[in-house]
Amino acid sequence: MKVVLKEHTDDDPKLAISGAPVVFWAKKTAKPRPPNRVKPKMAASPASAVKLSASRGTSGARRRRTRCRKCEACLRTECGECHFCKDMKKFGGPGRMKQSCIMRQCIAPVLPHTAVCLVCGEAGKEDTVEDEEEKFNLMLMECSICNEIVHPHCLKVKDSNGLVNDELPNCWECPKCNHAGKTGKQKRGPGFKYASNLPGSLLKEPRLIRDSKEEPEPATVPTAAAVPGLTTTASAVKRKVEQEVTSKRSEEEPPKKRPPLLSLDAMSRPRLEDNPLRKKRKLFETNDEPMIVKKKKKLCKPDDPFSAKLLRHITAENDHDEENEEQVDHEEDGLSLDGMHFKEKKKYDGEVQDDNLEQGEMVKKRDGVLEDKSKVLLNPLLRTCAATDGDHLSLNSPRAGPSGEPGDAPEKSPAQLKARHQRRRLSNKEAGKESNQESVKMEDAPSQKLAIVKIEESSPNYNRRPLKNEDSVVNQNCKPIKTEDAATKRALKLEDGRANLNRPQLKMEESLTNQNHRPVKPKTENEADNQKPRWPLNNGNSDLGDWLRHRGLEANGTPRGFSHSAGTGVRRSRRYVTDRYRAGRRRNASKWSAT
DNA sequence: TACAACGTTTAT
DNA sequence: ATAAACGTTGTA
Ligand SMILES: [Zn+2]
Ligand SMILES: [Zn+2]
Ligand SMILES: [Zn+2]
Ligand SMILES: [Zn+2]
Repeated sequence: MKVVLKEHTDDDPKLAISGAPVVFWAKKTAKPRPPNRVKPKMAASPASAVKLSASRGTSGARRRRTRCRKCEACLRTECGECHFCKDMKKFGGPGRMKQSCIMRQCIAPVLPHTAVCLVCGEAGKEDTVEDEEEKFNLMLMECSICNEIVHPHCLKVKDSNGLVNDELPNCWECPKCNHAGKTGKQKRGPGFKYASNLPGSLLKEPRLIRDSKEEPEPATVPTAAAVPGLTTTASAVKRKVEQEVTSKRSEEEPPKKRPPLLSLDAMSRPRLEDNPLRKKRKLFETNDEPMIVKKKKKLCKPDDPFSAKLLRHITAENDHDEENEEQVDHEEDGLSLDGMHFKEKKKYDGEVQDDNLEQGEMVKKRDGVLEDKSKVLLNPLLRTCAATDGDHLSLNSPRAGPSGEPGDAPEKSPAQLKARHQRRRLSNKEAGKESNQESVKMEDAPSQKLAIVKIEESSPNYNRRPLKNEDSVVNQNCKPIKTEDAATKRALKLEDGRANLNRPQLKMEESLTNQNHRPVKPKTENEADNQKPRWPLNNGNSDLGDWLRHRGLEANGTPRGFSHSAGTGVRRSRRYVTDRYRAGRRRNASKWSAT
């Protein structure tokens, strides 16, 4: 009703059949209210400059990710009820927030079609080959730390190991950064802020469905965070958490990772997408009658089990977390970083670019700390997952650039761009189809992921133009540099970076970091155990299905909630499954700075 | 060009 | 810390 009224606020009463308006808007006629935020107009120059530098600062151009269009969330329609939907003009809102529906937060955001390799300037070419390994080497991988997007095989040092992040398609810690020990930046990783399945989600806890009367789960959760039902709890809960955290903190220290958590894998992935997530405040209105109905039917079954399971896991985890923490480092497989797989690159010889890549070695020498890891890394091909803890592995990643960085580059000719597009990624429609197929197939056989591979498109690979570095990163502050320089620069950056760590950056970076970052996730461990390959290699877009699958619960879209918490992430993460996702960038940040 | 929406920036 | 706002990017 509200919407209707709003829509007709400006109707001319004279046009009414009766000749007279029946309803009146409370005295104020609709007025477009002034922007809440006043804009400093003058700022243009300084502000902008700052922004630019900040955002892109170090690494290359950051690219924001976009929705995969294949996951459950992407396939859903807007709920019209969440906070963001309500903001949309189509639902009668002002349209100021410009965020996607909470129920539609993509769980596997992909690199934009326009993304290209920093080294060769070409897009991902995984579609041109069959072999997994090859696919991996030809697909674009975005480093969660330095944000660079490259073809693994375009890296100079071929032998180095990158750490593949299972949580996000085409995301890894490049060899350079991996070896370096992530010193530097740790920014927010890629991924969407509100995607419940991702670590840094800003979503608050999920509202459990308590509709049915029983509501099995809520009660049980001891951990404060989880308990949702009431909004009020928050403070209390929070406190609790913190305490724990602190206590924990003392113990831990170096990084280590956490023990294997639960295995989500098995979870039959309940797909309940319906899970309404809700934020504390109100992503959704308080009432959800409608949803409830739905849920009941479908969810009933799954739900209970699911929830219960989840809870159990959580609990369990808590328990061991504490104890296990220390051990973690070496895990059976060797790595234990959550969500990450080490991938070894084979050696190639090309020596294309510059330098970026070789640092790994140097780094090793340098960081003593890393040793453990490095050893592990050395093992060739371990794809196991690693459990990362927040510390290191957490993903941070590249940020996409939101608003700010313009400076980039000159663009490519439109034609080129276009070409690129065509060749790469499927259109939505196609994607949709694909997804369906995949989903069907995949359902059961996890192992096959590869086989399934999706449709291949003909990929004419063309080369895209060697772009310049759009990145610009380079450009901006610096002066005009050429690619080469850029490369060099980058390399330097890295090195220095490590030393310094943060670059001179601006505050922004850090701040940013906090917000979104996500630590890698947890679950993987079990999975790792169970399976093996996961999707290390081909994560490309196409394999979303697998990817999702392997992610377990979250994948389906069920958004999980997180309490967000903040700060302390890491520790917290150990405790709750959900939490772990969000490890803290913050922590890292502080760490970094300290260093 | 229009529209969706990401990720940072501001305001509270 | 959390939520609102917004510039800019990505897609069609
Ligand atoms: Zn919605
Ligand atoms: Zn998606
Ligand atoms: Zn390349
Ligand atoms: Zn990197």
